[in-house]
Amino acid sequence: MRLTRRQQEILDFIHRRLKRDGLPPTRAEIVEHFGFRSPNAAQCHLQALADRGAIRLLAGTARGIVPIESSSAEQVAVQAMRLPVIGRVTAGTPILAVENHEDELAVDREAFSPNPDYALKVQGDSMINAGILDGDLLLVHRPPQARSGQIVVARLGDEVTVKRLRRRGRGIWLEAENPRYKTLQVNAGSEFSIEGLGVGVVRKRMD
Amino acid sequence: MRLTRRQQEILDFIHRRLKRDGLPPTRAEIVEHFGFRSPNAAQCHLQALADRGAIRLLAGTARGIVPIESSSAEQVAVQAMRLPVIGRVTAGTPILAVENHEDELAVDREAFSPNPDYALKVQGDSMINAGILDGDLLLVHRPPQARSGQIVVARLGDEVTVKRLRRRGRGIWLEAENPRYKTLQVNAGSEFSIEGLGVGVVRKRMD
DNA sequence: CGTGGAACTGTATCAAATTTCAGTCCCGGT
DNA sequence: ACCGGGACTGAAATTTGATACAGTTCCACG
Repeated sequence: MRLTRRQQEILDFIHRRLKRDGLPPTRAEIVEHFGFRSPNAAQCHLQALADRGAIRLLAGTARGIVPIESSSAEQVAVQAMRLPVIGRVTAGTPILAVENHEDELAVDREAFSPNPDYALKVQGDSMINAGILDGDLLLVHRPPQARSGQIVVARLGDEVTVKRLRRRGRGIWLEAENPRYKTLQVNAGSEFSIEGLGVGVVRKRMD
Repeated sequence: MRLTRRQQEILDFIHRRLKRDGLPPTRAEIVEHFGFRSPNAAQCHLQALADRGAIRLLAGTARGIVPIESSSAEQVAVQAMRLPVIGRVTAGTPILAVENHEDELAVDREAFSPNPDYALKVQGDSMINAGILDGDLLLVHRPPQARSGQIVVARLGDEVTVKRLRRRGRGIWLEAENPRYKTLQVNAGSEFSIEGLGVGVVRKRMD
């Protein structure tokens, strides 16, 4: 079960406090930070986070909030790594082939979850309603465990595109986030693969 | 000043609990573990450890025991490019005031032009057509030389907002990039200032 | 011998923190 | 139109936890 936006904010806050103070926050501290007026607001969110498996709550324990490590996610020093930026993908080459590297981008991989492995320069406005514009860098996580509804980098024959993945039953669809583009269904037998999962966006210029 | 044998045992116990539970122990838990019969036994040891600089005690705070990293070569790695992340801006405070710092973000400042000075967590969807969504981090350059048509962080009284700046002749307008919001004109005499220029966007999660 | 520090016991008190109950409000889906 | 979930308000009960004060025991040291 996914977290709501608000729940994610609460979880982020818990992580920040843990990093800053070395202690999980109390309900009252959550209340203060978010401007709630009742400790129960915090309590409900924590309960929801616990129900969804994002944290463990120790009953009757002051500050008994223990975030659950989602995957490997060991926290070392924050490494700002240089990710390869992939622009045009030459037909017939693996996406990470050297000839596709166009640039490099220094980002904090740990700031994203799951951690990105490369950045893909998005061409076209087919994902405009997801807030992904032409020229944006989509940060991509490679091991492609993608669920329905997530934004993925997909390969169809020689074409590499960014789309929203939809699974229903046995079928797979690739949805654009722009009414001017049509959803395309992936038929079995077509040369199709999911190359990665979108985990973040970096836009280097505004206009 | 060196620690006594007993004090070292207490310190070790604190470390083990932190690793095992993710939380520092309470006085009562120390008492239980060592078989004391009075919470004051634990309290005295903690006070001694604090006096010797081995831990920091947060007064009046449940589990407020924070071991002090003696030296540990961890933090050496990065630096250089951590921008403060500003979330909710408390009314009446300068935007970069410490109480507004919510997090930090490691980015390559040089990748943006002009270089960003901080990141502002965008609230609301008023800039959705500019590809800036709720929760996005807007990278902001402080010296606010903004031309018409650029995206700026503006302050109107106590409110801090992200809008597109329009100058025409002597007039100044702040345009939302969302038809559901209306453009607002800045009248001379209103408490208005441009706090910075948007130079980039970082989105840390997709949904 | 006596003094002082370390290591406790025992008792209290009060603030910090958890937890529960009873609601309201809004929104999206059936 | 109704329902349920998410996101809260408000009040209150109860437990947890920190901390202060007054002692005791033991041992090392001058």
